[in-house]
Amino acid sequence: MNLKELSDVLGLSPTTVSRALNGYPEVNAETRRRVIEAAATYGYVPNSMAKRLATGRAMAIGHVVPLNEHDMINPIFADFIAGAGEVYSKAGYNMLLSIVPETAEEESYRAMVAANSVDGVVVHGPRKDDHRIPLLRQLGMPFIVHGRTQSSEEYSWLDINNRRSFSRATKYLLELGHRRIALLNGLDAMQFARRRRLGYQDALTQAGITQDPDLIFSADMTEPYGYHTTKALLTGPNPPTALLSSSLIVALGISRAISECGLTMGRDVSVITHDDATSFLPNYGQVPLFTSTTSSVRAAGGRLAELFIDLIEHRIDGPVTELWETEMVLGTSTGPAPRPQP
Amino acid sequence: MNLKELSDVLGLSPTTVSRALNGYPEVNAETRRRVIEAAATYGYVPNSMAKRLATGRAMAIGHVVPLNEHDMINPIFADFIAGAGEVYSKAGYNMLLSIVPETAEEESYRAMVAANSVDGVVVHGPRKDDHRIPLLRQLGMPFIVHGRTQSSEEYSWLDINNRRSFSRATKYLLELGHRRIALLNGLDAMQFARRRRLGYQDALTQAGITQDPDLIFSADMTEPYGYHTTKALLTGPNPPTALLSSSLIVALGISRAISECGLTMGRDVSVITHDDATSFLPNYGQVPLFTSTTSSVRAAGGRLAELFIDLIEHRIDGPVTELWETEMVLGTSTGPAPRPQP
DNA sequence: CGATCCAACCAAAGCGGTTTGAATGTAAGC
DNA sequence: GCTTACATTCAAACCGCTTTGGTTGGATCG
Repeated sequence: MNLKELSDVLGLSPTTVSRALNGYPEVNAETRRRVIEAAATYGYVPNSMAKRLATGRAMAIGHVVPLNEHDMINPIFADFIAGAGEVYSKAGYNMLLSIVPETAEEESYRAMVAANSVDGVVVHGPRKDDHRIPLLRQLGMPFIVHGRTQSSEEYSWLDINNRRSFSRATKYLLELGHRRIALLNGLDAMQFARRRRLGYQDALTQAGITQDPDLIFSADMTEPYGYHTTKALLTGPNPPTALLSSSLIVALGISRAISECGLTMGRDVSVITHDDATSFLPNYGQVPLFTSTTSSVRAAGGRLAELFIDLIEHRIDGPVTELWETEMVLGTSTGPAPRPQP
Repeated sequence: MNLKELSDVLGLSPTTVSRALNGYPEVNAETRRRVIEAAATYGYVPNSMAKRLATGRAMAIGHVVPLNEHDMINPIFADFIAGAGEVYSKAGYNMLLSIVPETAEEESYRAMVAANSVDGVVVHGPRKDDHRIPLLRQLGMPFIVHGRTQSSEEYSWLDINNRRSFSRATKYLLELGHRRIALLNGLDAMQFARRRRLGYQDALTQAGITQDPDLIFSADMTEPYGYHTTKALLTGPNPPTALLSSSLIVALGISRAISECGLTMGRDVSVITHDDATSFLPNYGQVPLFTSTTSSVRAAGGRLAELFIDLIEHRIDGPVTELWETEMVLGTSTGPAPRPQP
C-alpha cells in the first residue's frame, strides 16, 4: 500500500494524506482522524527510500568502526552501540555500521557523504590529531566524537574524565601506602589511554615519586595481556605492589596471574581497574571484586546519540561537549600496601 | 554534482551517462571512457537514496538484535558483526542495526519490511519455535538465521555443530576418567545452549552414566556466573572433577573460582570451554590456557553474509544451510581425573 | 536504390513520497 | 449584498536516479 493507493481509498489527494500523517496544521481534525485510522487498518508505512529522497534526510547515523592494526574489535563497542541503538530506534533513526580496516576509513567517510546515505557520523577511537575531523568538517558532514583528540579544535564530543579518574585511582593507591604502581594501559595512540597515563603520572608526580618507565605498559586490552604482564612483573625483580588497569578484561588476566603466583589480590597485590560497566562483564558480588573507576559505556552511547540527534535536528547548536566523571567503586581488590619484607 | 549536471557537462543525456556508469553494453567505448573519467574528476557519486528508490533495492541488510530479558548484549555479537560487516562493505551493502527490547522485535521487522529499508534480515539467537521465521516468510522478506530453531522448517541458516562439539568434549573428559562433569551452559531457551546440553547428555548416556541434574546450569554467560557457580560446586558436597563451559568468559570465572579454592586447573579440576575465538579474549599461550571447542564467530559472520548476499542477488537459490564442525584445541585446563581421596 | 539492421543516443515516464502555489467554499466584516 | 479572510483541499512540480520505448544516421543487403 502506497500513498497514492491510500489516498484513493480515502477519496483524498496524496497531498492531504501526507500532511495529515505528518502532523501539518492545515488539515481538518476529522479528516486527520480518518486518515490515521485508514493508515493503521491498511498497514500503510511510507516507503523509506522515497521519503528520504523527497526530504533529503537519510534518517540514519553512520558509525565507521575501524578495525585496529591487530584486526581487533573492541567488545566495549557492543555496549556502546547498544546504548546508541536504542536511542536511534526511538527517534526513528537507523544505525548504519561500516566496519573497515583502518586504511579504508577515509574512503568510507567520503562514500557516505557523497552518496548522502547518512545525516551524520559518529567518530570512534579518536587519535592524537585525528585526520577524520578536518575531513568531516571539509565534507560538511555533521559529526560527534566519542572521546577527544589531543588538539584543541572545536567539535562536539562526549568523553569521560580519564585523566582525573586515573589520577584519583592512583592517589588512592598511594594513600594505601603503595609506591610501586604498574599501569597496564591500552594502546597509547588512543587518546583515552594517553589521558589515563597522564592522570597516573600526575598523581605520582604530586606525591614526589620517581616514575619507573618499566612499570608502564601499553597494548591491546586482552586478558592474556593482563596475565602475562603481571606474571612477568610479579616474578621479576622489584615487583610492584599495585596495578592499575584500563579494562576489566585486562584485570581478569591480572587476577589470574596473581593467584597463580600464590598471592592474594587485595592483600598482597592491589588492583584498580577501569570498568565500562558492560553487561557481559559485571563487576559484582556482595562487595564488587574489583575496586574500579566506573562509567557505563552504554549510557555514554545513549547520551551521545541523544546529543547528536538534537544537533542534527537543530534543537541545539554545537559544538556541544560533555565530560563525565567516573565513579570510584571500592571492591575487594585493594588494600594497604604490604610491609616491606624484613 | 548529480547526474543531470554531469550529463550537461559532458553534453550527453542522463540516460547515456547512467548507462555508461552502470556498465550497460549499448554505449560507445570511447564515450564510456569519457564519462567514467569525468565522473572521477568531478567526484560524482550517485545519490544513494535516489538510486534505491529507482531500483527498489535498499542495498542494506538488517540485523535486529534483541536485548535479552536482562538487557544484556552478547559481546560475541561484536565479532560476528565485524565479520559480516567486512563482507557487506566489500559488496556495497550497508548494515542496518536495530537494537530493540525483545518485546519490540516483531514490530521492528514489520517496520523494516513496510518501509522497504532493507533487502533482507539476519535472524539472531533463534528460539525453539521462533515466531520470527513464519513472520518473515509471511512478510516476504528474505532472511537467514545464525543458528537453528528446533523445528524442521526449511530456511537458510549457518550454524556450528554444537551438539557434536559438546558430545565430543564430554567424551574426552570421560576418557580422562572424569565421572562428575558439570555443565555451565547459556540460557536453555537459546538453541545453541540446548544443543550443547543434548551433546553433553548424549555422551553421558552413551557412557552409561546417570546424570545429576544438579550439575547442569543455565544462565547468561558472564564471568560471575562461572565464578559463583563453580565456587558453590567446589565447596559443596560431592564436587565435580570437571566442568564444561559455554563461553570463554564463563570459563574465566570458573578458573578464578578454582584457584581461589586453592586448586589447580588441569590437575585438580578439568575445564573445557567453547571458544568463539573473539579477538578480545584470545585463548593463547605456548599451549592455550583452556582446552576448548573452537570456532571463529567472526568467520561465521563473514560466511553468513556471503551466503546471504548470494541468495539475495539470486546467484544461488535457497534454502542454503551450512553446518560447521568445531575444532578441539587442547590446552592446559584438562588432565586425568584425580584419584578419589583415600 | 529502397528496405533492413544496428550501433549509439535520447526524451520521458516512472519510483513514492514532500512541498509549493492555487483553488474552493464558507463564515465574518462592512 | 459584496468583500475579505480563513480553513481545507488539491494539482503539479520536484527529489535524483533507472528504464522503457523510441529516434537517428550510417552500414549492409537483396
